[in-house]
Amino acid sequence: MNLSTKGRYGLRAMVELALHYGEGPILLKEIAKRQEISEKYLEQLIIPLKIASMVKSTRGAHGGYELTVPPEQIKVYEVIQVLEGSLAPVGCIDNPTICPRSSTCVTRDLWMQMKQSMVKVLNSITLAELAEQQKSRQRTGNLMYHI
Amino acid sequence: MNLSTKGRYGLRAMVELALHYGEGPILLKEIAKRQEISEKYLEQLIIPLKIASMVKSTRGAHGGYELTVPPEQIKVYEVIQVLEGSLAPVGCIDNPTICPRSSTCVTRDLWMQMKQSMVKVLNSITLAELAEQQKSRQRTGNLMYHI
DNA sequence: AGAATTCCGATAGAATTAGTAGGGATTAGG
DNA sequence: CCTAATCCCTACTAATTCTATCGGAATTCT
Repeated sequence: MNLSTKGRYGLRAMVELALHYGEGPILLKEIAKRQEISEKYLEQLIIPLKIASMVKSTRGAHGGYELTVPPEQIKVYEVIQVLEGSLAPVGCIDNPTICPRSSTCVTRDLWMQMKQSMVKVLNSITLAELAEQQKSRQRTGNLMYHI
Repeated sequence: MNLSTKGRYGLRAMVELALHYGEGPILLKEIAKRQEISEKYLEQLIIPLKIASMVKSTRGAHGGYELTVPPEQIKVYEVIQVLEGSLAPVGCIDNPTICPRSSTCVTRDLWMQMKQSMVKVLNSITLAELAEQQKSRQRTGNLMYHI
């Protein structure tokens, strides 16, 4: 039951983009550095986000990436779905025909509930809220440091 | 975010044991057959359940497996935990020291909420309830069949 | 032209998954 | 005591997924 680095790194990159929304394109290099992710790897992770039109890119010098819509309008669930695919813990949730037991399987009901509960959590928060939390923690961190 | 066959098959085997609780040892071969799981594979899956003292075995002829406590007392979460380990979607939930960002990472909070919501679902149901559901479905199935 | 970036395709080592195979140990029943 | 049935134990392995790395092509700004 592990989230892969795609989802984890990808979401962190999106938070970074949310933090700088409205400032024009942000360098992938910068995101990678601030979030301690391999730049080359991040290059790949961002592709599905582009395809899903959640971010747009500017090529060439002074290029970079930015969100296509305000972070208030992006639920974390959407990001995770793009990066990880469905949160269904078993295949028969999204595609019942792969298992002949689907219609009568009692454990399947449970996995469905699990999926729904995860979706609910990730749907309850937006990128903007995550970014806001991070800003607030950075302030606290700096404050603590100075004391 | 996939549950492995360990958790899926193992839980199904436990439901089967719950259905026959009090009838003495049940053959692994029977469980495997009814749940359509390779017997040899199931042999391995049941080991951790034995170690956790959720099932006990009787060796030799007329041997088999049975639950050590009534299915009413076994929450599905306990079974899954034994079979799959923690439901934490990322390692830093159970072991914050593996990532230096743990104390300030905003996404970590989210993964923790995800874990908690999954645990809540699986803690809300016992093996007895699952078994009861299955019995009821089998009845319905048979009924439908005769019409 | 030259530097900075994103974009693209290939490759690859490591880990995990999902089993299979073969035989050893133990027990019930005849 | 013999035999069949059953759980127990240890290896092995093929396939898949994960987690990247590498090299260079295409594009854009100055």
